[in-house]
Parts: sequence; C-alpha cells; structure tokens
Amino acid sequence: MVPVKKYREVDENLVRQKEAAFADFIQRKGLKTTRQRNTIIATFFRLRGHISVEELLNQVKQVNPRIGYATVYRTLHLLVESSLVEERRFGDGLARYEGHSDVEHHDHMICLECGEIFEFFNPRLEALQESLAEENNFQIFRHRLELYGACKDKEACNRRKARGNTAAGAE
Amino acid sequence: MVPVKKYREVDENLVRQKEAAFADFIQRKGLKTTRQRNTIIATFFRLRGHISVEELLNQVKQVNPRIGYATVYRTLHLLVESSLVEERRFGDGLARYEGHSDVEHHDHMICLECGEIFEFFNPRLEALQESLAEENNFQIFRHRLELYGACKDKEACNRRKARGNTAAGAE
DNA sequence: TGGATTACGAAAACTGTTTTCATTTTCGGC
DNA sequence: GCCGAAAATGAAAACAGTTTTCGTAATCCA
Ligand SMILES: [Mn+2]
Ligand SMILES: [Mn+2]
Ligand SMILES: [Zn+2]
Ligand SMILES: [Zn+2]
Repeated sequence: MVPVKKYREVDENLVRQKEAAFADFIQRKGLKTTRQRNTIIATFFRLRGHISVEELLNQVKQVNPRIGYATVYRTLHLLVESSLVEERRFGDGLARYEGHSDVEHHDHMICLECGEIFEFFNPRLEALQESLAEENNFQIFRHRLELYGACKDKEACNRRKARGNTAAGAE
Repeated sequence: MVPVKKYREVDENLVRQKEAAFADFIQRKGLKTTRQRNTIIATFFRLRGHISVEELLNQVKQVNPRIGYATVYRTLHLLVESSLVEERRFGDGLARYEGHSDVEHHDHMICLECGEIFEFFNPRLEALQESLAEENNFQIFRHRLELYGACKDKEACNRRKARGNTAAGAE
C-alpha cells in the first residue's frame, strides 16, 4: 500500500496557494470577492479531515457570527466546482468536504465502531478499475471506494470510541 | 472480468425461495405476517434492477392501492435487516434497493449520460481490497465501489438517454 | 375467541439542503 | 470617489426523502 501523505500541521504555504487558486476561479467566472467567502475558505482550508457543513459553520461563526448556513453551502458548492474540494458521503446522511491540496486522490476505510477514517491509495487498484472499465467499454470519470468495517487494534479503537470520534476525523 | 449473472425473466423458484426466507425471518423475530408485507415483497422480488421506494410503491399500489409509503419503507428496512436486500445510493439522493437473490455481490459502473448501470464482479479486485485492509490492520465488513463515467458506445448510450433511462435500470 | 402484541395508514415531524426575497455589497466605468 | 448593474448575503420558507406519531385494525397464540 502506498501511504497517503498526511499533514498534522497546517501548511500555510499550501493554504495560501489554495486561496489564490480560488480567487482565480472566482475571477474567471466573473463572480465577486466577498468578505464572507474569504472567511469561509480561509477557515475551511485550515481544517483537517472530512468536514461537515455544520462543523465548518461553527468554526466560521467564531470569526464572523453573522455568516449563515446558506453562504457556507454556496461557498462549498463553488469550492467543489473549482475542483479544490471534494464532497464525500460516508452514509451518515451528511455531506462532508475535504480539500485535497494536501491529499491526492485516495479511498477510505471507515471503522463502524470508532468512526475513524483511514485513507489509502493503491495504484494496482486504480489500474485494475481502469482495465475493468475498458473490458466493459466504459470510460471512468471518477470513482468511489469505501471499505466499511472495524479496526483490528481494539485498544486504539475503544480509546477513540470513548472520546467520541465522528466520521469527520481522518487520522 | 467475471460477468454477473443476469436474469431477464423472473425466476419464480428463486422468488418463492426468497419469500420463504423472509417469512422465516419474520417468524424468528416474533413479528407478524401481514397481507401488506406479502404484497410488497412479492412485488419487490419480481422487479429487476435498482428500485426506488417510489417505483416500488407505484407497483404495489396496482395490487393494493391502500398501501402507503410508511409500510413500504418499513418493509424495505426489514428486507435489508434480513440480508435479503441491499440498499444502494448512487448519488441522486434516493435510496435504491436490489434483491440479491439473483445477483451475488457486485459493484457498479454508472453512466452519467444515459443513467445505465453496469454490474461487475472481479475476484482480483476483491482480493486486493482484502490485502489492503490487512496491511492497515482493518477488517472489512462490506464495501462499496462505484465507477462514474460514460458509455463509450455512444449510439447505445444516446438511444437510452432518448428513452429517458433512470439510475434504476441496470441492463 | 379474547386479548396482548404488532402492524397499518394518514398526516405530521424531521433532517439536510436549496431556494426565495428583500437588502447589502462589489467593482468596472465614469 | 461615486454610480449603477450585477452578484452576494442572511433569515426564513420551501423542499425532498425519510421517519415518527397516533388512533385504528389485524394477527395469532393460549
Ligand atoms: Mn479523505
Ligand atoms: Mn446492482
Ligand atoms: Zn475503530
Ligand atoms: Zn451511457
């Protein structure tokens, strides 16, 4: 398995690069730069993991309490459209978002006990998918692979469960 | 690629087998046999593909128009709990259900143009997932793999698009 | 067959998300 | 700097799919 690059600390250079890329996107689309959007993306890109709308809004409100749900939703849609962010759905009913500046394409293993999400990437798996698509005369745009199960390390798993992990926290 | 077994016609023996299995499940759980549930499962098991609640209800109502949403939802939950049926979500916002009496475990390729869903199964892919989980000290209970893209056979794809396929129809 | 238990169906409630709409902000041209 | 068209905001309403409630009806075992 190829380990997925992980950042425990926020890489400020990367964040600024992302912010600039989003500004570009906004410009290209003829949209306007706003204080709220800046706050939202600045906050989002400094969060790790798989962030729900509510989690993001809570953080955002600490900077500017007047920002509401609608603007967060709208900004996330723009981030997805700009390809700076990907939407995930792990089956708990909420959309989660992850900036993939710091993690290239990857898939997920989700522990149903403790909520931990492990990220992985394997080139053979990707290649195999391509060859299966080929056989079927099908062209893949994107894919989604999720392995649901449980940690085998029960101590670590229980510890996480105890402190109430959610599906949000990857590593 | 290992082709997934497909039934164009309903296999009445299989359906009756499923009905019996569900009756068993109901019994074991101490629940009651009802006319409505019988109608719903009899209808469901005779449908092919990836069925939404609304599609199922429409069919069911042709047999007994008094049956409502709630009972269909409740019965589908029981079917899933009994492992006779699996719930799918292909990202169009609705849950879809498929009885896997006639199709063993399989994954999906979804054409975003025409809505066609191709089913496939590949042992190497399954094995590879297992070995990746192993490496990660993770035990897989179930998984979900979806390839989103487009048919390369554009004539066939357009034909299907023209007659308004939905994500429901797999082959 | 009585009666505790389970199921039903219509409607209300819920959840996450999107839309509406009145108001405010942005920003290119003057 | 100011104008004004265009875009964005936020509160609230609307929405879609699903779940729950609650009064009534059906099931099924002793
Ligand atoms: Mn991830
Ligand atoms: Mn299928
Ligand atoms: Zn765990
Ligand atoms: Zn197609």
